[in-house]
Amino acid sequence: MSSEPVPPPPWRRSANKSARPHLSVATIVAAALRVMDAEGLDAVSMRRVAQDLGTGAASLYAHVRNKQELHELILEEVFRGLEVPTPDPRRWQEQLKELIGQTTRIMLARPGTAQISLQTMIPMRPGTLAAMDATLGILRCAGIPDQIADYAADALALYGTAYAYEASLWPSSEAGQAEARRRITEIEEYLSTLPADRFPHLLAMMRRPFHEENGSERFEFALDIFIAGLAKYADPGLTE
Amino acid sequence: MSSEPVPPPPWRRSANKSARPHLSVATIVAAALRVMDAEGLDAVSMRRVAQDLGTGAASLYAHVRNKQELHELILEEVFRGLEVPTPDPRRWQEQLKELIGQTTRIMLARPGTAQISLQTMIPMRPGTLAAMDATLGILRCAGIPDQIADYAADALALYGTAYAYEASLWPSSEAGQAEARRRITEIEEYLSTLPADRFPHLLAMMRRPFHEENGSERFEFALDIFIAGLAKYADPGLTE
DNA sequence: ACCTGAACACCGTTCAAGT
DNA sequence: ACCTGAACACCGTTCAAGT
Repeated sequence: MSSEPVPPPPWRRSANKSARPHLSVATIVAAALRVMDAEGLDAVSMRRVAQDLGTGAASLYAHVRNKQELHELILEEVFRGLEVPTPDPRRWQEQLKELIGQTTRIMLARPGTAQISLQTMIPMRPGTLAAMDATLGILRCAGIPDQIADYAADALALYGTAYAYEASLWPSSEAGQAEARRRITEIEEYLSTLPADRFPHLLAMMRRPFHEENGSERFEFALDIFIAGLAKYADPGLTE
Repeated sequence: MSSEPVPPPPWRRSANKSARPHLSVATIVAAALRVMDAEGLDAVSMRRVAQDLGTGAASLYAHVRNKQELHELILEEVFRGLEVPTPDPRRWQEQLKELIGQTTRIMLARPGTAQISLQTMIPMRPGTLAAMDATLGILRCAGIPDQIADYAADALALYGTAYAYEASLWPSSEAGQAEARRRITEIEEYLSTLPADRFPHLLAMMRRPFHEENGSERFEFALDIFIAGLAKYADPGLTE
């Protein structure tokens, strides 16, 4: 009457193996993306991802340095879909707008990636480097001096990322959106309570329909303004 | 031979009371700011702040709804120091630059506040509302139409905040900075390993001294470009 | 080389109980 | 009304032990 646990028969063992493939960076990133898409970036913890793979958190550390690296690998995976144009100096403004717009759309489509991008001080992987290289390419091709191109590419990437991050904070659930609208009403009531000269301009703005514009109007406007300001550094000989 | 614990004598009790004043929103926020300045925003947890006040985390919930609200109260406290100008239409560009610069400097001086600001989707407290109202004031005073002023104020605040956030990621410890430099060298080596046509523009940029500019040059440049692009919406009759 | 369970030192928030 | 300890359901990361 031994009380030792019965070991599983060998065919069970191999069945398990084929049902859940070996851990690898690829399977881990895939699981992390699944978790992020379903439950948001906050849920992409080492423990939660490991759970999705039927193992413990410690097992992931053989393939990934830490959580920050796992998040960066998600960003890289998402940016693989980026399509970069061949620079045409006469169309630099449209190309720039389209490229920054595309990176922003990619991040908006996967809420969570904008936050990773913002947290990743130094981009170190091909996907994100490709986006930066392409932006620089368009600017330099238009004859914009390197120093200016460098600063402009940095500012454009930062603004696009911050815009996507802010947009991705907007709750996706019906309940969350109702709560957000409630908070906006709350502050409108608060503003109209105050003496009229406390925040006169916010008050004046409130009389226009609040937050009613088309989703990307804000973003496009800011981009247009910045590109207009940038245009004076382009070389008219190249851009006609 | 009783084993009951001896109660503290009454004068000890009152000595304790004066040494650690009653909890209040003000004392909690002050403690939170102390923790943030000393150990960064990540350390500003309910438990850590409560510990600093000699109590348990649960006690804070009588004064503060949750951690997010505590963070917002830190932001509010920090923005109390903001000085807003009286708009002068002929100096709107300088005033705008100075105001956005000031908000950004405030956030840079207290690493952690930029992250809170970015996470606080809807600003709901006097300090942050004052900054937005002042920005709108300068723009409207220059004759910029309300819709444009709204978008521009939004973009300027977002860029300033994102810039401060990115800057605040830069490690403050000597060891952290060395590590960051090591990572930059790593990616430079990686780039020069690749075929020259993979990231040609990043490679070209690398030959210029990397990250060597004055701290706020990038920021000022982006602001100037945006304001230049904005200028065409100002009313020349007002701004001369 | 790869994987594991257990442990360590943390989280935010709730709740019944006390004053 | 305010405060408390304990509990619940989580974290990231390390490490000795297994295969």
